[in-house]
Amino acid sequence: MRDLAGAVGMEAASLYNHISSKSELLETICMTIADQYLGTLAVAKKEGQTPTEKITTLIKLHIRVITANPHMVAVAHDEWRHLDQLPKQNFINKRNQYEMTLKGWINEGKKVGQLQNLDTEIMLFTLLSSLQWLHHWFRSERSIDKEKIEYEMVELLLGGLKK
Amino acid sequence: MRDLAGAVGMEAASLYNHISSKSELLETICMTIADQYLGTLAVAKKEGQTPTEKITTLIKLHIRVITANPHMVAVAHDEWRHLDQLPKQNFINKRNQYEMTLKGWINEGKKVGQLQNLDTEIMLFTLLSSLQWLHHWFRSERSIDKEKIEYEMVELLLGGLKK
DNA sequence: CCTACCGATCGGTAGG
DNA sequence: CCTACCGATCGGTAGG
Repeated sequence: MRDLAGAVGMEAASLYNHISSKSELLETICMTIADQYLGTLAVAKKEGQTPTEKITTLIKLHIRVITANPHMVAVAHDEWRHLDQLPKQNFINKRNQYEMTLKGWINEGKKVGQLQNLDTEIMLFTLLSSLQWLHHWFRSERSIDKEKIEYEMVELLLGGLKK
Repeated sequence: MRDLAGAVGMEAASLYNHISSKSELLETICMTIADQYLGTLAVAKKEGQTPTEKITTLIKLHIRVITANPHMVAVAHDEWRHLDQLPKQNFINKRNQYEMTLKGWINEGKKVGQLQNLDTEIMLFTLLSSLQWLHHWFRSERSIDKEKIEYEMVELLLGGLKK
């Protein structure tokens, strides 16, 4: 809290005129990000027709959440474990909802023969994990073409490293 | 340190008859893991002929490091930022060496037409990032076929989600 | 928004 | 390996 206060040019004690606790700050950040991710789920479901289309849209929107708020995403990703019991359970529930929905799409894709017939959980976690370097990358203000990243990540995740 | 002491059934003060400091503990863990990863680089270089073969071997060995020491890998991954200045620089240097070598193999693979012609850094970080869910997964003692995971991850990373 | 301050906790030491 | 304890730091409050 002393660091945060210093960064905005006041004493730690003065912060408490603006927020009620340190945990409230963390909660706000984590829930904001969780809700943004859940929002992308609804859009991808609405816009995509086939499983592959839905997953493609979701990847692009997921990347957009990260590039739009790399610092908040980094905090949510690294610190959600320190949430108080109730908000932590809340966060985990939202994450589960996200994962379960995506898992359903992957299973659909396998069934209709669009996706490889591999273990669904391996596919799910590999996909989600592979996006996690982006928030580190974007925190350090790079001049990167965001559309290029979206395009190439989809290419890579759907098509693989191999030509 | 009180928690660690409790876990091994002694008082915090007594720990200091076995180790010299908390930071020393972290340093040992991070350096052990960093060196294991560097070791896989040497093996993959020796055994693989083409870029694709080297990368395939590296992925399998990388997974083996994680499944063999999921707890240490998790600590190294989550806490290396809290290393003291010198060991931290040391750790970063080893990581850079790993990344630079792998980057070279990816560029080779693109040149000989084995790999997709996408941005090398995107390929590098996506590949490495995609392996990072495994240490969370393996910390909770699952009965998973490790060879199946190695096989399917290679399939997925080289070939993509799409059939 | 600041000064002054509190109780809890942390890594670690002294001395046995 | 334990008891007793220290100085630093942390989240936060009282009172203005």
